Amino acid sequence: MFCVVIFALLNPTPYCRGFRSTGFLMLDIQLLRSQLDAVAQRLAARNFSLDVTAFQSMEDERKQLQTRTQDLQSKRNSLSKQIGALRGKGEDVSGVMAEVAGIGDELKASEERLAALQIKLNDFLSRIPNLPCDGVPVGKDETGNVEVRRWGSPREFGFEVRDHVDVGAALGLDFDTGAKLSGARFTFMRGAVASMHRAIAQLMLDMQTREHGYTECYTPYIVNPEVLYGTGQLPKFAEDMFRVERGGEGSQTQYLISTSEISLTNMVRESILKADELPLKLTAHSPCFRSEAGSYGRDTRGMIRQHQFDKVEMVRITKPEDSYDALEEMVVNAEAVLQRLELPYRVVALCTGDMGFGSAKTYDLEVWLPAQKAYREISSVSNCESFQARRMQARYKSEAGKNEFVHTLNGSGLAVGRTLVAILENYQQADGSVIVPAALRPYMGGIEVLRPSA
RNA sequence: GGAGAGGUGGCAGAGUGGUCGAAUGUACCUGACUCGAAAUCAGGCGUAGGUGCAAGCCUACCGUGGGUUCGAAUCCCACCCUCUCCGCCA
Repeated sequence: MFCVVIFALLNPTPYCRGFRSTGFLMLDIQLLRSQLDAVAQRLAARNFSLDVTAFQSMEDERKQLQTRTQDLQSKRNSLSKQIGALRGKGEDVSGVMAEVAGIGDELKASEERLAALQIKLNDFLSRIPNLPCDGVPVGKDETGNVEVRRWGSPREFGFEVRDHVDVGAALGLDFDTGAKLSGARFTFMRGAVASMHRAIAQLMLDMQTREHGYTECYTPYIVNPEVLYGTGQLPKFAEDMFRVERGGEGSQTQYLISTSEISLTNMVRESILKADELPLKLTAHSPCFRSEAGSYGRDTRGMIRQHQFDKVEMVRITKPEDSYDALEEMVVNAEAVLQRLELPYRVVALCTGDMGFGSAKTYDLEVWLPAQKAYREISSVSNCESFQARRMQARYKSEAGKNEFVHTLNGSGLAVGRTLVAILENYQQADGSVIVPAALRPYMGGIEVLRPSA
């Protein structure tokens, strides 16, 4: 509804500019060629059925076409050189000219067929999700997720618990104005709630930078399509994005970021890093824009699921051998925020069927929402291994002097809007006021309680 | 928005149709000399793909995309980006 995908259809691989070969895929093409059935089997665990026959036939054709094309190119090159040499000596070239002319048509046709096939092959490959890491629980959907640990225990309320919509209404949380300006799933905040929203983001950013060693970043919120290709939003998930165009005509379509994972991770696209530059630990507070296509009717009440929300994001770029340690650390980095805010939560290992497109292993953090009597996602931390790095062409020069793909990880640390929701619900009092968590008070001029204004 | 300059290997910088994947300098690596280092000398040093057991051979890449040509870093067109000046603007 928001972002109908005509883009990918009209223009199969615009984000592939600069990459001519099949070498820039999501999965290692060599792996696919050599262990096709095994790969298909692992992908099946995440509900993706790989069309093995289609791939095989495209590969066979590619191989044959490429060999033939390069053969003809080689022939043309050597004949052309002969022409130059003969001309230099003032000799007759008409014989060679005739010979090379004979190659022309076939070469051109062959090149065109190969180019078309490469586009088709790339498009096919770019829609294949990452392979799940060994040890990820196998499961069809979220019911297959596995709880890893819990922290804190839900508070006992001596009164009827209200949800954040009701609690927030008197504190400046205004869905009507949001809807008036922009439609459903937009929120307008004023006063105490707006202030707390900012305080939450500040606290998170300060913790990630000062306590956990991340470098603070400020990034563009509008990015080019190839950037989204790099992190895996395109080509498959265009309908989840907001597209923007500049005033005036003829401008390239760009996209609003749906998470600053996109802009942070792509910082290293198309580059070869030095080994001693790694790991990179980046963080940013940014708005996120999501069309939420396909989620009609889900979480319609309140600000759980919004078209625009803020998030403090963590990204790490690591050497391959370090990425799984980094993943565990990032989960701890995210947990630290919930602990500081004294919000009960649990850590869940996502099963194969519930993981995101680019992830090899994901942990979700779920915060307790008393009004829903449920744990709800507030952070998601993923190791994408080399999946995004391949798409971005992000490499580093290893100690052995070889260029290898880096590993990329991302995680929310945390989602600001949902944290606000959790605070309003968990810290509410019978009189409609909300206690300000101690950790936020320095960011709110020392205020201890938010009281309904009218 | 207007006018101009420019985008070539890690960096600097040649190259305006024919052995140019690209001179030269510099950085880096290896070796020689040295007790060691510096200096000097010799050699090496881009990325990706195809093919082959391998040595190797082949193909593509000089901002991006297209065109002209037997042949393009070099000529033509479009676009992107950078810099300088003017205008506008938070």
